[in-house]
Amino acid sequence: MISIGQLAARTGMTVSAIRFYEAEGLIHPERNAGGQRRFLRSDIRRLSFVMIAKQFGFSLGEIKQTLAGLPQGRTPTKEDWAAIGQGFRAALDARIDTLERLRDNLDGCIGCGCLSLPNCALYNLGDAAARAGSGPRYLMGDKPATKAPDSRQQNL
Amino acid sequence: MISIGQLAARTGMTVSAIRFYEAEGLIHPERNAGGQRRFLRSDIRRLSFVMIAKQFGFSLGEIKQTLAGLPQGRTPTKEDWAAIGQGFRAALDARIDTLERLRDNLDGCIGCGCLSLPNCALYNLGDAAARAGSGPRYLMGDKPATKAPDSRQQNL
DNA sequence: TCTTGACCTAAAGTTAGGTTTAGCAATTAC
DNA sequence: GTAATTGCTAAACCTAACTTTAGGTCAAGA
Repeated sequence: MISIGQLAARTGMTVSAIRFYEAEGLIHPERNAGGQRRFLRSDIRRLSFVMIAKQFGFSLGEIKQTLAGLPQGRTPTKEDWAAIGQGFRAALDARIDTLERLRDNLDGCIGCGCLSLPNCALYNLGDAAARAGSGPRYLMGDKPATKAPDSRQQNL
Repeated sequence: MISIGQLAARTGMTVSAIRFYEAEGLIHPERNAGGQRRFLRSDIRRLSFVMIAKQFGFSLGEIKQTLAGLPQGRTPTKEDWAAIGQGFRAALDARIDTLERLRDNLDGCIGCGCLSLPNCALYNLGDAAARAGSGPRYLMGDKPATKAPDSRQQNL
C-alpha cells in the first residue's frame, strides 16, 4: 500500500489531481488508522491509464465508464488491460477517419474559397463531426447533439 | 449593414455568442445612431469561418490570430480566404499524423498489455501529443507545455 | 519528544466558451 | 401612436477539470 504522495511521484500527477479523481470515482483508495489514503500498487497503472486516455481526448466520465469494465476485487491482468486497449484502438480509428474526411473536403473548399455556410461541404461535414477537436465526447458512445436545421441562407 | 439578429439567423449562431465573440475581438461591428450593432455582409463569412475553425478544434484565440491575417478596410476576397484555408490544411495534416502515430504505438501496446508509465511508447508519445483531444492548442503555433521530467518509476 | 513535512477537508478560484437574467432602450408592425 | 419585437449592458451562472487556500492533523526522523 502506498501513500498519495508516492502515487503522485510514480504517475507524474499532482496530489490534488489524484484527490480530485477519487472524488470523481476514478479510484477508490482505502484509509489507514489516521484517515490517510492508502493505494494499491495496481492503482499506479490505473492512473497511468487515466492519463493516457485523457491524451486521447476522453472525458473523465468516459474513462470512469471504461474503468468500470475492470474486474472488481482482483488486480487487473495484462489481458484485462489489453481488452480496454482494443476499445481505444476503435475510437482512434473513428477519429482519424473523421479528420481525413474533413481534410478531403477542405481540399475542395480551398479551390473554391467559398466557406459559405450551408452550401459548404466542410460545414455540413462539420455538423456530423462537431466538437471533434474541442472534446470528442461522442466517440465513446455519446451521440453528438443534432442541431435544429433552422433556416439558413443560401449564399454568402 | 445587417443587425445582430439577422447575422445570427444567417450563421446559425446565437445572438449571445455573437456578442461574446465581439467581446473577444473576433468581429468588430459598427453601431447605429441608437447604439445597436450593425454588421457587414462579409461578417457572415467571417463568422462562418469561426464556426468551421471551432469544429477543427481551434481555440478562439487561435482563430482570432488567423483572422488578423485578413486585410483591414476592404472586404476579403476569395483569395484571402483561400490562403487561410491552406493554413488549415497544414494543421489538419499535422493532427492526423499525430493520431496515426498514436494509433500505431497503441497497436504495439495492445500486444504487451503494459501501459506502464515511462516505458510505454504510448505514454511517451503522449507527452508530445498531449492535449491532442481535449483542445490541440499547439497545432496553430502554441508550444505544448513541456512537463518537468520529475522522477518517475521504472516499471509497473 | 519535538519538529517538520506529508496529509486531511471544505470551499473558493481558474480557464474556455458561452448562456441566462434583469432591467431598460430602440425598432418595427399594425 | 402604441404594442410587440429586438437589441442593449452588466453581471451572474454553467461545465470540465483541476488548483489554490485556509486551517488543522498525522507520521517520521533526530
